[in-house]
Amino acid sequence: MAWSIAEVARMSGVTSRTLRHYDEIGLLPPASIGGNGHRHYEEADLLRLQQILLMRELGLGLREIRAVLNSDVDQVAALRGHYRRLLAERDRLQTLARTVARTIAELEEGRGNSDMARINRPENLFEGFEPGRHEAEARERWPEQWESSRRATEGMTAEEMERWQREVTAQMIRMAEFMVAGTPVADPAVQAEVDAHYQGVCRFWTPCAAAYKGLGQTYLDDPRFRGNFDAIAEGLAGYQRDAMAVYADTRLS
Amino acid sequence: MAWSIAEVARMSGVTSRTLRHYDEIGLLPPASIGGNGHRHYEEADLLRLQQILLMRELGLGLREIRAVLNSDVDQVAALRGHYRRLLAERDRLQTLARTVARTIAELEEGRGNSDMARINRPENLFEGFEPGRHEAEARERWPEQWESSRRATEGMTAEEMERWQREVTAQMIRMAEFMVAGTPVADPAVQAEVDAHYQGVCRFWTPCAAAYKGLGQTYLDDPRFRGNFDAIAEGLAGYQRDAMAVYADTRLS
DNA sequence: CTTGCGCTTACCGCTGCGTCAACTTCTACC
DNA sequence: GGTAGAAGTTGACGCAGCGGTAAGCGCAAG
Repeated sequence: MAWSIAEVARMSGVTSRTLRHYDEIGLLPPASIGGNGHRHYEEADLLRLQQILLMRELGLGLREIRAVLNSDVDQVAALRGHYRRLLAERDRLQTLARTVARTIAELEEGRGNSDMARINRPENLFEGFEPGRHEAEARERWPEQWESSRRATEGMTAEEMERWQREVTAQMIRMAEFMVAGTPVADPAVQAEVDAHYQGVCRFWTPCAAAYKGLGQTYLDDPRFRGNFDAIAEGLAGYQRDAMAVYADTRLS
Repeated sequence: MAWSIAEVARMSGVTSRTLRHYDEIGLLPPASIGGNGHRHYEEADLLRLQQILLMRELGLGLREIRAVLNSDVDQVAALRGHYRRLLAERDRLQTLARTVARTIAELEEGRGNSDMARINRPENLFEGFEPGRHEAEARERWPEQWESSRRATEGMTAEEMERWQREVTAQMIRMAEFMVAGTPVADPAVQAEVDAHYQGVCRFWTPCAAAYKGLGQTYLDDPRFRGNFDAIAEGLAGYQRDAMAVYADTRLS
């Protein structure tokens, strides 16, 4: 069974122009070309096209897609990867939707206390954006930590991940409250908060004193982390680092 | 409180280059520009940026976004629209994920009966793709029908929409079964199916006999509709049109 | 005084197609 | 056999949405 270019276009929903383009760049060459120059596609091509559309859906470039499809990686494993990423993307949209819902609620019932609003507004505003920044970059920069933390989060369901996310955010907000209240970082209450943070980190990795101080410094230096902290309240990254340094000196050495 | 371009970039996750671009095209002019030419953003700009990112997420072009933001439509209503579309998009990804899961299962446990596969395989292969083709084009081509049907679907939740979608697909598959069985379109069973279709259409719009026949013809002529039908089974669009014509002649006049 | 940082404008480049234009080929009907 | 129409072909140009780089300005620190 061979299909013409227009038939494939109708079935798949892409235009014939797109199919020609995919042929042109060697992404989806037709099974055969008739003596009149017409392209003929077979069932295997449809499968390949499905793969292409899938990966395109995930935001991959056509060159990447071609590379993946031409390399003989395990197709099923690749599909599993797609599957996970689709679910992750779905959850991201869920988060985004909630962000929007919150914004709607705020706009509707008139602004309440702008004090509380001031402290975590930016975080709320952009929650759910920035798809996989952390993911892609972190994987490149710290391959092994990434691996181990991936193994740890692997077993998590979407709800668990979400709960964990909220927990982290709540922790950061509590720290911000200490900071704006002027509490010194060595204060026992602050140190208790840092202890909770340390325990949280230990779910993925157990740093020594120096490593934990290094992590704190990373919060300040790495724009991604720092952005998260400063989005809650200005200067929070520095405050957190200082608190972590005290904790490391007094409790981890 | 004024933020520099880099601070806004960190908070929102877009690059400063993008922010400059948005200024350039008049999409997001900064609140003020210092004597040294530096851009300064205020909180209102952050809100606007959130809106922009939201609509960008939904696939709107920057010009459209600018038009919407500059027209003084009810912001809350617009946000509600975003919210609904986000949920719809989320559900689409869910469908896509299921498609992938099915493909994985098929690849794993060897192919089963290719008979059943033949009738709805293409549908399975591409289920969940083609995001808003119907939406964008239909809006342009039949503005008023679009409006009335929009009003009808407005009240639907995401679950209702999905149920409805499945219902329609199931109907098409039943028609396909009649067709491959060789049942004539005038057969009472087929006409009963068409009656169900007509009732369904009436939820949005009540066509007269001629209009209903016209709709059937559209199913054949319009590549978008036809693609959907032929994806279920080859020739289904024509079969459906003929059945609808008989129905219109016998029951609507 | 120069070094560096953060910012500016200006312009070229890239991806993934849409959109003609001009031409061929095949089929159908008179 | 002629001819219209549908469906295919190969260029070529265009467009959005930025990324990237170059070249330059202003200001604080060493």
